[in-house]
Amino acid sequence: MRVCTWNINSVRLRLPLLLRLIEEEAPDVICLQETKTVNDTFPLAELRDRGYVHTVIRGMKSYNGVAILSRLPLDGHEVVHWCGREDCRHVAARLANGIELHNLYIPAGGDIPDPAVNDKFAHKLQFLDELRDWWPANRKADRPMILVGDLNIAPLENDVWSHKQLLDVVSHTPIEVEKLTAVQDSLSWVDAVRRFIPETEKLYTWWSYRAADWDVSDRGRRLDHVWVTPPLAGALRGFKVRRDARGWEPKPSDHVPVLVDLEI
DNA sequence: ATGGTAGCGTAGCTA
Repeated sequence: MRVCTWNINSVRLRLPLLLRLIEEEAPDVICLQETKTVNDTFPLAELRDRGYVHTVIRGMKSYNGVAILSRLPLDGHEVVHWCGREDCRHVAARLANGIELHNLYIPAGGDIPDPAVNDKFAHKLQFLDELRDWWPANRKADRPMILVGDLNIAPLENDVWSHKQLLDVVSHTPIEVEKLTAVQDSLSWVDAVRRFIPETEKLYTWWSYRAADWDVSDRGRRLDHVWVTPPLAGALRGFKVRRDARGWEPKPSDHVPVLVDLEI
């Protein structure tokens, strides 16, 4: 089973790139974030034509939005309203093969890493605390589950281009890393991609639009993640970070697709 | 220390 996660930053604008990804990688399941459209204008027909007939989409106007597009049958879905909001940052689906899949878009958190003066950062920290508490209260680690998405945190030193220079930058501050690690530990989630690439090696999934040349400066961050519960750790067979997609014409997303293969 | 780009939707917010 091949699972893909991608912050597509507008599914309508980048539908051609999504179809290219499908051509080149043929994922069984695609999880998108920042679809940025209400469900009525989600380009479902083009995806159905390519075999993604099992879908769960949660969109809103302009912001956020998540979707699960699957060639494998689904057996129900679930929505959790984090922080008392209905802002389309999470959707879960149970696959007919017994695996539960969670697609998450954690708040970016604004620019100032201080919850006292920045409501967006406070929201991000609360979201993380709620995730940490939700897993052990609602699930057991022996259930086969996959958690993917734009978690908007690069937890490891080599998940960013400069650990020292990003310690004060939202996405890599110690408080965020600590809280994301607590989420991970709350259900013994395994960082699937770091099973393949050692923590000593740089790995990014996002490069800012604001760089003059993202490829040359290479100031990236690993914000997009794939986690699995322990029963699936032994099923991991491979991964891909499609760095080249950051340069896809005419209009690339600032995030690239991350793919993981499991032998089910 | 600052500003740099992008998407939505058509001003200003979010990233």
